[in-house]
Amino acid sequence: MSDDATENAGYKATLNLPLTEFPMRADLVRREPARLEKWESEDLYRRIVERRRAAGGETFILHDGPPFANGDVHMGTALNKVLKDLVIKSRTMAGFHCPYVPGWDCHGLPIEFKVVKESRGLEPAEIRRRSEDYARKYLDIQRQSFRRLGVFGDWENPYLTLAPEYEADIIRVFAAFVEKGLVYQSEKPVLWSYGAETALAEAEVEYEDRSDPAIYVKFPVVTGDLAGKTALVIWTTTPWTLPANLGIALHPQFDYVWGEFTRAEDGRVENLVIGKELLEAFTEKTGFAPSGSLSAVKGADLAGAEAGHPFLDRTSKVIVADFVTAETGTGAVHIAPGHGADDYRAGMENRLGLLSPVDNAGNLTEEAGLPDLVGTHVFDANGPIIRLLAEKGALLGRENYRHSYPHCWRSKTPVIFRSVPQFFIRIDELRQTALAEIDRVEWLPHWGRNRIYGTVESRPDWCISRQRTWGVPLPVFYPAGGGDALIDAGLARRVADLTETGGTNLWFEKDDAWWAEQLGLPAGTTRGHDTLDVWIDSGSSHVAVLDRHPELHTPADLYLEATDQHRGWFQSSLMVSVAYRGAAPYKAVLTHGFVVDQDKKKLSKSEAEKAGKPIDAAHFYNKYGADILRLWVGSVDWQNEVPFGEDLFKQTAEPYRRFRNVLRILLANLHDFDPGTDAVAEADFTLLDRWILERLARVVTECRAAYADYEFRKVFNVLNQFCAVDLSALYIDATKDRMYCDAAASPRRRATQTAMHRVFDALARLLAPILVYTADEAWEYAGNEGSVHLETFPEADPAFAASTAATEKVAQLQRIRDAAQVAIDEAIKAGAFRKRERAAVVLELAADDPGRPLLTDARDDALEFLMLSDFRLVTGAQAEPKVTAAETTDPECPRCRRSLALAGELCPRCAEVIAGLEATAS
RNA sequence: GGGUCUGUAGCUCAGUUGGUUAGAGCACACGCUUGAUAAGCGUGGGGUCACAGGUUCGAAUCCUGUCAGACCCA
Repeated sequence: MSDDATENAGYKATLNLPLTEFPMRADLVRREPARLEKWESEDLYRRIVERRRAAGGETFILHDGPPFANGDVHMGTALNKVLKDLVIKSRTMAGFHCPYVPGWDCHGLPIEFKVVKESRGLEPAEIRRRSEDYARKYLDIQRQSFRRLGVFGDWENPYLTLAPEYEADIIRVFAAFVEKGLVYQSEKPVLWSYGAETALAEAEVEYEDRSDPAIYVKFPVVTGDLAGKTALVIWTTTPWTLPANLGIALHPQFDYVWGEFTRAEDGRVENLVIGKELLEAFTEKTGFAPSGSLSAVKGADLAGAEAGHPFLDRTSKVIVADFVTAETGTGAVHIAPGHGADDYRAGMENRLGLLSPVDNAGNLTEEAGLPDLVGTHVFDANGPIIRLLAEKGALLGRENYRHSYPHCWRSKTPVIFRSVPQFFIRIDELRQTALAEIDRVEWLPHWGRNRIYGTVESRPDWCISRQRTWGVPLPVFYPAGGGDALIDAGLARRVADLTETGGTNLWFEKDDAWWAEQLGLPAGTTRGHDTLDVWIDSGSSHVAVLDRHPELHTPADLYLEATDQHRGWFQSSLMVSVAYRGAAPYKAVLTHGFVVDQDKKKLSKSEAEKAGKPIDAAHFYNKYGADILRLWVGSVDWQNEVPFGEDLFKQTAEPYRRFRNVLRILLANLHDFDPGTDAVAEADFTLLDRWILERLARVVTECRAAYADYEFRKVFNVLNQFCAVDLSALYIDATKDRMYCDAAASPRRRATQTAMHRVFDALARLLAPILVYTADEAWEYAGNEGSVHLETFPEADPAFAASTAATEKVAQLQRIRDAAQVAIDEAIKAGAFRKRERAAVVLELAADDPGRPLLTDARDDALEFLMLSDFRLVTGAQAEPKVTAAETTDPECPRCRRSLALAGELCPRCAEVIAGLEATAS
């Protein structure tokens, strides 16, 4: 080592260099679990809640929508749960008392489906036992993931829809429906999954493309003015529903034409009725072109006639209906009241009767009137039925038709409309109140209001019965010897009371005689075999959870789920609540988009796995850490679809490092600072300190407002900008000299430490809801007692919040600094010297340049900020500063490395510092 | 087909009630820094603000239409 180096190393020991144990490398994957364990052993969640309650904080209830206890936590679930946690934590730090009881939706087809697939032919009680085991296993797995993600809540006492008291409340909700006359039994078409052998709710259906035969079928008119003269033509994509055909619908206002048609290719001649607007399309598809003069007729004029069924010995009534369109087909619509909602309504209005010759498995029954096809699956029956039509001369044309078609979300099989006796809730009785309540709720984003309003406005009666085992029994009974179901609120309540202690397994394990005896029903009474739609389960949570739990209340302050819940939980909860208490169960509803692929394509689990793209939350928190995942959630625009991919995810690691490093350098610069004894008075702050405190006040105000509006992304942007631009690039950089080289207790250094201490404190608190682990870690290293999560958000310091004086001055200095930078860079590029601290510049400023006074009145401060050796001010004519740079002739102070006139070996400041040190040492 | 939403740099996003030359970060290139160092700082290239009209002295911003994508409904 040279003498110089030794000497410099000697001076280095006299500097106040940053010092901290807070590690630069986060090592989150290893450190987070340890901190989590500490929180849990301290029962941190309970302590936070207790503290807020003791402080009299206003209660804010975010009611957890129960995820399905099935499968691992994937990024979509994680997004939802972390968003909820961001709300809870930020509300808590804003002073609210926010108890959070998480829950799970445990019943339902997806679980039963998996259990039944594993082993066939199980007794109902056994299916239920295995389903419960399955649900409990997965809710445990999910619970571990949610905790690992840093989500705080009452994880020891979550609500489960399979808990006996929850089940009892579901049945009581049903009893309330009955009491209000809302429940009825009826046979009408429902969405039926033959794969899962159950009725389905709208929300349990997904649309897939499918190809079906579309056929044109002739129905000869047999009564009325046109009897024997012509035939109606219908178009259908479901030939298998023809055995259930009982009518043909025309639009009353449409014009129809009838007359002779000839097909050129085989010379076949038919006399047909076709909707006028659809004539061309009909000719194109079937080859039949008008070959004589056509007569016109209105749809309404044909009503009341009858047409012969093409292959069964009965007639089909011609009716009119407004839902007939001129878009596809022939303007004449085949009506099978048992196989469609419109068909059913039209059938009821016109007394057509109802046929539904299909069994649970989707096979045709004897009722179809086709002995050869009994037991044939409906989609396999299409071919034979088309052949039959051809044989009978009723088939006029056929094509393959691609369309999007509903499929069962579990078995993935196509859904059919089929009529079976089911139980329903009369929505018309609830609709007006529900719609009025929708407008009393705050919807975020606001367009959510229209989504749910439209759904509620148009939804048909709610089919609440399912032919399944894993669910809450629909508590109705049938008298001995058959007859109508006994739907009775009192009976249902007694079932609920028995369930409260024994669970609904009783329903499946005890026999009819036991139940009849328990309920005082006549011997021979049997119980129903349906279960309730699971949407009743989760839709009752405001009763079973919010009403029951003393810490919670109805209506909840917020429900927060993905946008698909407009037709799911938001709606089922609303309808149940309107029926039960005449009001909405929530004051506000926030919806977020789905997690989608990087190129905004739907992200399905199976496809992602195929492409080798992990979407399990565990993959990410085990590889990058929960705080990175949370920061990603915080940086995302939840209002729309949320694009996700590992690359996008990695991008958030960079801002994370910045936050961590800023916290670290602040800690390191504060290592010898005790706010109790070292903090300076307001008057001692330098311009730069005032500036950063003005900036901080704005940041605090903006972040508090953004948190209150759930705009986490804005919090992220504001804090990231603050750390990158204001702190890292400017404040921390420009104050290095005073921090490292001034005497430790100099007023200037202490002033900056005072400011840095405030910045650190505010930053850690503002980051805490997002970076739960990192903020708490930094908080601990700062020597604070207790977790940062027990604290509240900082308040904007009124002394700086209203002021912009320092901000305006620093903006002037920045403008000059930027101009100097460019000139210095050019000089360095030209080889004049190597580092900017060696630069001596000439600043040519206009006479009235607002930056001038700052340079002249506080020359040393300006030098410090500009990080130059020297500047000379000259007056120029142009508005923009003009700068020329050259190397200074001054020597470099061996201690502080500034270039300036030395007083002996050191610069005057350093000389004084050293003298001071020697004085205290001796 | 109807409804809602989205479209700013290669990527992720800011852009306040319309108002100078549209801003950050990442990535890239080139420098500085060994006293924030598996860090930090600077400079630079890169945008017809999806497209086309319109309102206005002035439009990324307001209006209309087109295109593309997403979701819901049919």
